[in-house]
Amino acid sequence: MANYLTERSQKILEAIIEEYIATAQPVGSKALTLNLGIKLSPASVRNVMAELEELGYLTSPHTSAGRIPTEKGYRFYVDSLLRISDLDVRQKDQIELKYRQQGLQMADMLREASRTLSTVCHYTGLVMVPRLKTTIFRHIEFVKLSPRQVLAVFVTQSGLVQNKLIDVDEDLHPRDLEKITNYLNKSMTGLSIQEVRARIIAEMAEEKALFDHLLRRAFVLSSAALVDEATGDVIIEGTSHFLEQPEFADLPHMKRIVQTFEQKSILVDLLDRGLEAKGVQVIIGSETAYSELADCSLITAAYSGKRGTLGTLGVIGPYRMPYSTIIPIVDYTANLISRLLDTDND
Amino acid sequence: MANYLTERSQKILEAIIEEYIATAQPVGSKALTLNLGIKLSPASVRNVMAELEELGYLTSPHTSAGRIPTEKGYRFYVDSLLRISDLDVRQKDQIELKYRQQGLQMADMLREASRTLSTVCHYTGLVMVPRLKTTIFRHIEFVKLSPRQVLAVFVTQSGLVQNKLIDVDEDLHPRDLEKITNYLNKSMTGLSIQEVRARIIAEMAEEKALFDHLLRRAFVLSSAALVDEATGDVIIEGTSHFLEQPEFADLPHMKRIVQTFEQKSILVDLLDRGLEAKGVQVIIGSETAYSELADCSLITAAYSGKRGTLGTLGVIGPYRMPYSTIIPIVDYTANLISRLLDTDND
DNA sequence: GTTAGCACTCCATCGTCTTGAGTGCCAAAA
DNA sequence: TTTTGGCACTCAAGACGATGGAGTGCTAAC
Repeated sequence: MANYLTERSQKILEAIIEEYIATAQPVGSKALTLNLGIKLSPASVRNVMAELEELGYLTSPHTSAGRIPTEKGYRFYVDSLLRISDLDVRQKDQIELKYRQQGLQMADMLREASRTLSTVCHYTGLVMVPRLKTTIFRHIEFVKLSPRQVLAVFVTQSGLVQNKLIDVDEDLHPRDLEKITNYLNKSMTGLSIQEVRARIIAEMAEEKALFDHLLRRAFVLSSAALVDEATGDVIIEGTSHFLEQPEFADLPHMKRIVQTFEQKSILVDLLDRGLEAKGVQVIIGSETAYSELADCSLITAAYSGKRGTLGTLGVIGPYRMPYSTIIPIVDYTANLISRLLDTDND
Repeated sequence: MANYLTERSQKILEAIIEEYIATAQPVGSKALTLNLGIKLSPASVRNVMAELEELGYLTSPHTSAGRIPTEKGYRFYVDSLLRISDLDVRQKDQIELKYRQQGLQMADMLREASRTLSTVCHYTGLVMVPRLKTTIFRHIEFVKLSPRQVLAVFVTQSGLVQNKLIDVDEDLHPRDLEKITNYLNKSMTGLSIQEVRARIIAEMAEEKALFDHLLRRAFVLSSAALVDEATGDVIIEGTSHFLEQPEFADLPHMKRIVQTFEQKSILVDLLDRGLEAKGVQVIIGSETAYSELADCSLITAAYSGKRGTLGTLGVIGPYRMPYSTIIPIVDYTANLISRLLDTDND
């Protein structure tokens, strides 16, 4: 037996996968020859199916059922068989419409992206919020909340607002805080956070000699404010779509998945993987390396601002998923968000 | 037949409800006399049960099953029978522990509250974020994002950060923005938002005469920044607990509920109802007035800061719920949050 | 290499039967 | 008058078995 697939085998594999994606039912040889474009007898198809099963692309739940794709089958399908169609204009409009409203700031936009992905794809939408370190410094502000607590409010170039509570060990005068604020805003605006951090460290070293107490505190404060939280944040929308999937009908299973979402950390990890990749990434089942998501697939794409990649967004669903329609949607959304972040706020 | 309940009837009703809450199974007359503290024969109990059914406190799924409480039954139970025990020390500790960490700002604290409610109660936790209008002005900042866009960042007394994108029709110079910022911070700090708004309107009227262009813009900007979004925000944690409830085993039903959560608006409405109320509120089933939540109960309590009620928090679950343990937890959490908001940040 | 035919497998479905928990009612007991 | 034991009745749930049908693998013919 050949260990590569003839064109005919590929055609049949493709037909099976697409039929299974559409119906969630095991596909039999007869159905293939009748409704789908296979011009062979059921017997011949059966031979090919047996071969595909041997090679690990298909499996059958029991002897008298049809075949269903394995993970390997999906992977081959996504890598080799899938023809990604362009998004039709209507869908583009549907997506773009959501961002038309005025006065959408970045956080709202990302949430909207997640929601739109979810409703358009009928799966769960995911958007990773940009990490602090990938953003550009625009403005910082220190607000004194109590004698020992200062709230740092930090605005990035793209209008994302992050804030952080800082415990201080001396009672700073509001006037001093103002001075610090002014100094930082004057000298740091437009730099990336990494540059800002580097600069702070450099100037602090220098500062040792000069010993300007106030300036010193400015640096301490701002470096505290700009510490990157290790854990990124994910915006999840449309968890309820999972409840539509027949493969997750049993509650304990379902529950494990929803809990995984609530924890977020696993999703952060998975989305992080798409950060360096170009274009759309597909992670199928066990490729996630998390048993909780063994029968889920993620489709992700990175979005970027003026200065490179900011984060990733995508969709998660069962691994029986209409990849050919979802992939372009995710791709288009990522590009759209990138475009919006680029033209806005300059 | 009496239309009030004898003490014996009440005892039996109570026993049935508590048994049903514990097991989710219809309760029969035999079980009551055997395991629970009813010292009567099954036959007598049956008489009472028939009576309770006639009065609308109980119902039976079919003739040969036991009885289950109706909504009216639960309502009577909550109003008249329930003895709310104090929270035991261990649980208090378990809750309080979560807030021990340093540097928790308000938003984090509210999220933590929702999460803790969820894990301690094994239901879904809800926390309503304070409305802008109930908070006290501490600091405002305008950051120019583009020639026509200004980001207003607004910090409340308790350290909650809200931000809003404002479209402006003239290109403001950063120096002007700074002046505006300074002016507002000097004159408005410590006032409630309502006072701030009143003051702005008053000064704007006066301003017409004086016509200081800059000041005028300050007022326009800040009133735009302080417009209260009509829709409050709710922090929902632990949706997955819903999947544990046997009464929501069928997926379409479950899905409707989860979708209701995702929409949030209904939850906002329900939580709003608890704003003026003192102490813990229980909303059972159809009392929610939303058919989607016809078999859910909410237990809510208001939390407050230095100057009155800020918002509400609570728990939502099936209406078969151990009210006697949940109510004190919600109560305690609301008080705890109030205390933390009060002593912090002064 | 392809196809028709055929025996075989096994799940899903349906009706039947049984079981048992629980009820309502009545008459006897307290 | 209230309580209780007894008894016939009801009905869901589970077990069992038969049936049907979709699908397979294999073999022999085309």
